[in-house]
Amino acid sequence: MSKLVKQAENQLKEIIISAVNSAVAAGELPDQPIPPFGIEIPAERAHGDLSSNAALVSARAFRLPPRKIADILINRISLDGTLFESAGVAGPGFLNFRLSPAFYAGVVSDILEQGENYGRSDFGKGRKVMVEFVSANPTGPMHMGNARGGALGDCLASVLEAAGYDVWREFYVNDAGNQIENFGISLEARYLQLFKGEDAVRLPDDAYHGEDIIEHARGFAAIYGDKYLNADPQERRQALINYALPLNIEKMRRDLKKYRIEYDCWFYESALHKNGELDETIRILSERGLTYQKEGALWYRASEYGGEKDEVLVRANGNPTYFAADIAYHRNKFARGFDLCINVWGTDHHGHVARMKGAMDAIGLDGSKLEVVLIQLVRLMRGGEVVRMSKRTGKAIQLSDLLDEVPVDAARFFFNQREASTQMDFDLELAVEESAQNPVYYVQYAHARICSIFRNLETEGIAPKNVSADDLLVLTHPDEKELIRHLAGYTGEIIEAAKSFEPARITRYCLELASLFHKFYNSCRVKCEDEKLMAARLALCAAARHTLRNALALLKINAPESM
RNA sequence: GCGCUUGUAGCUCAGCCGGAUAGAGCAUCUGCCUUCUAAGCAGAGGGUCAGGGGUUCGAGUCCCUUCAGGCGCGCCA
Repeated sequence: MSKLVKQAENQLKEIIISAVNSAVAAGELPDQPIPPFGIEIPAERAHGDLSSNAALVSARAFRLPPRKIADILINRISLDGTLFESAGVAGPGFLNFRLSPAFYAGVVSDILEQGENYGRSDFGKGRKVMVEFVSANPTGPMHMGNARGGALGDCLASVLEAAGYDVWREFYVNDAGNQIENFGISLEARYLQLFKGEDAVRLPDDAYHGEDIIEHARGFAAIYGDKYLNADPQERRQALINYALPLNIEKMRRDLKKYRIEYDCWFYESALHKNGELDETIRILSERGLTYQKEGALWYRASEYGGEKDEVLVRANGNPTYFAADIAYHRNKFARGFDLCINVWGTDHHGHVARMKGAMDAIGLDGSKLEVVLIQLVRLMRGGEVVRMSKRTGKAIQLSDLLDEVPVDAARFFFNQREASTQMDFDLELAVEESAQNPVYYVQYAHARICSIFRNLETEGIAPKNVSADDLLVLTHPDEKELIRHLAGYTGEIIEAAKSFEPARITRYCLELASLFHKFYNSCRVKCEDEKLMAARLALCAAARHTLRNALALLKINAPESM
């Protein structure tokens, strides 16, 4: 990691504290402990590289105007042997510091040394984290919400890995319960329609109406013919489900793989029904006195554990609810030893969050180990118009439709550009556009440009040299320094993204990095007369390329060598 | 109705624990290619941070309230 960043911050704290001590000893400040103060990167670069509000926060304790305190401290500050070259007072009393050339040189050689590991840290200390995402209903094709959840969940998982967590990706397959029965009923109706005609068999109101159900019925009929026409309905529906469900799940696997998502585990809800964990979970709740019978159903006192109201666990017809199965599922997750379970859910599930956490507490586990990232809806746009339906099928746009039209790089980038909490528009035209307006290309272009520099110099027989930190002290141009400062912050950015579950920070980081590289490229020629400068700039290019590649790798987006 | 969530430039969005003159990108306008990729760079204009109150040295940020959008409130998942 760019340890130099942390090191610089720690140094700064010590510098300020010893200045305070020195001022107190000299009688310039009252003998009071200084309140906790902050070190931050000023929004305005002109204010310096790092700044501190130490004088502002201590105004009350010292009973002096902040500006006065700052003036006293600045005279007591010693920067000898530190990563800083200058300090000053500005505004209401900020202490502003400038980093020394040694810092910049150190960052670049640090990155070169770490190469593809640059950005990784042990922040997570190897703690086990599960990210459960997409978990689309297997009764039909995946939609735009799954596309966004997939890109976000997968990138979040990558971010957590880079931040030092032991990450597990999981897909929860709801292959049991009501909607599977419904799936069977829908398939059955379509199957019977094939033989009796569409008008002869009524499709139940809550049946799935999609084209895919008809296709499944046809496929089934192609194999079994009319064998199930007069069969026992129960048996017939089961046969249809047994045929169609695996096909749907296989399609999800294929589509997700095309989307560059692969899971450590596809967890089947049906397993919980079969192996008794579901019954056991219900029994635990009952033993804790948290259930009661009402109107033939078994209820759980969810309102005592974070829920808005009590919930049914087992219906009057004897079938357990989705909620009951989900409690059992999460109990199973916790039993597997995860320190943290993150679920990526659609915002329509938000009512489920509090009661799910509460349910963990209710069965004697720790609900705070469950975190839910809620993602808002996606609106597809084409030419400023909202796209509701697929042109081909006339139904809601599917993930596979999207991937037919939009490159995976673009889809993954776009979905990770916005925080989960914002309702986003996905501009189909922009996503496929190969132009400056398209942020994906902007970022990839920066990478290709760097590669091009190396290619060109290579044809002229100039290869990158091994440079020492001292050789890099010539990197003093403002655009070089800005680029390096941003490179230095990469590890911290990943940690922030991991802490707040916001992988969108990484796309923003990439855009900023690309922008700073392009600026550098325009103002500082790499290929130049001064050989030492050229070597240093090549090293900086290499560092920028490593960082950009690593960041794009988190997003699973290609870093092309040429464009 | 109750609960959750969002509201920042024409559009899409950043803004971390409350800090300096509120930032990007797109769009609009003006410049920059006989030298490493112009899919680029430089510059300009554009704001009642939804409205109103409060907390304090200081509020886009915290609290209250109004308005507007989204979602939830099933023996659905």
